[in-house]
Amino acid sequence: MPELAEVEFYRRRWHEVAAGRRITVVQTHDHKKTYRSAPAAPLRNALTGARLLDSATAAKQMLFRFSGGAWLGVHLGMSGELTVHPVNYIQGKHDHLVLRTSRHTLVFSDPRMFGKLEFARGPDAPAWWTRIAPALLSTEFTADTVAAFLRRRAKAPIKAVLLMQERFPGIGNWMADEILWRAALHPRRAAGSLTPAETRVLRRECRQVARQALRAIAGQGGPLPPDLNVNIPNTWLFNHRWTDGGLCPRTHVPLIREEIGGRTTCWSPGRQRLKS
DNA sequence: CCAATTGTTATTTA
DNA sequence: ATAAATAACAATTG
Repeated sequence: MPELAEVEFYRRRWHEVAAGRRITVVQTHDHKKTYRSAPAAPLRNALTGARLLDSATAAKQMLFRFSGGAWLGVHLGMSGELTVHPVNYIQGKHDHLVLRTSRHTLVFSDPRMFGKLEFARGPDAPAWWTRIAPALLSTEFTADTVAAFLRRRAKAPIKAVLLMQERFPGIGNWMADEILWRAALHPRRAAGSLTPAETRVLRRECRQVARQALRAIAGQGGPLPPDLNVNIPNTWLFNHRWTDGGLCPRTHVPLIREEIGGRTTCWSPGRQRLKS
């Protein structure tokens, strides 16, 4: 489920109730898959009694900083979620990490276990965090770097290229489709076939979708929305892409769904043509 | 039983 | 050697 804006929504959900608070109890389900890069025991020891000081998101990753130089990384994978419950919450089957404060229970759940937890100690943020590619909304996400990347991936369909985190951090399946739809680019277009003008439009829509999604989904600049997706306008492709018989909100032509680059892809034949 | 799922990575193919 | 395609991971739902 989670892409850049959903990840920010979940981070805020934990942060708003727990920032500045002490973790009194830590519970884990020590599943190898979830804890594949960080054993659960040291994580439990370090977080018990620690205070949540700060948190941040980058791409699809979250980093929570605790007192005592403890860093907790979360990647939600396909089905991960961060939730907040009352103090009497009982750990469920798919709850891999449960953090209790005097007022709330924070839960990381992930039935499919494509997600993972990271843990590090030290004065500085861990290396995996600082290695994440520059954000879509940063000044380093330039037209030139995008154009150079498309040249290197010239033969791959543009849809597959947008999913590459090394250049498009935080973009997932729905964001990629939304961006291509707005840019009026067919998802099967070879990345190397885009004209300079099309490349500039693509970059602009990457930033626009990131900005608008953060505002609509994570409530950036305002209160946290009660749920994901409640504020997404029907003018976006998003609200039509999974409904059978869905229509393009701009051309009112039936949308198409096909597998491209290994993922189900939705586009509007009214707007997005293969040959331009 | 079959197919589907908003992600990533290892392996195979070209 | 590099890039692109494919399989695999696990659980649940329709």
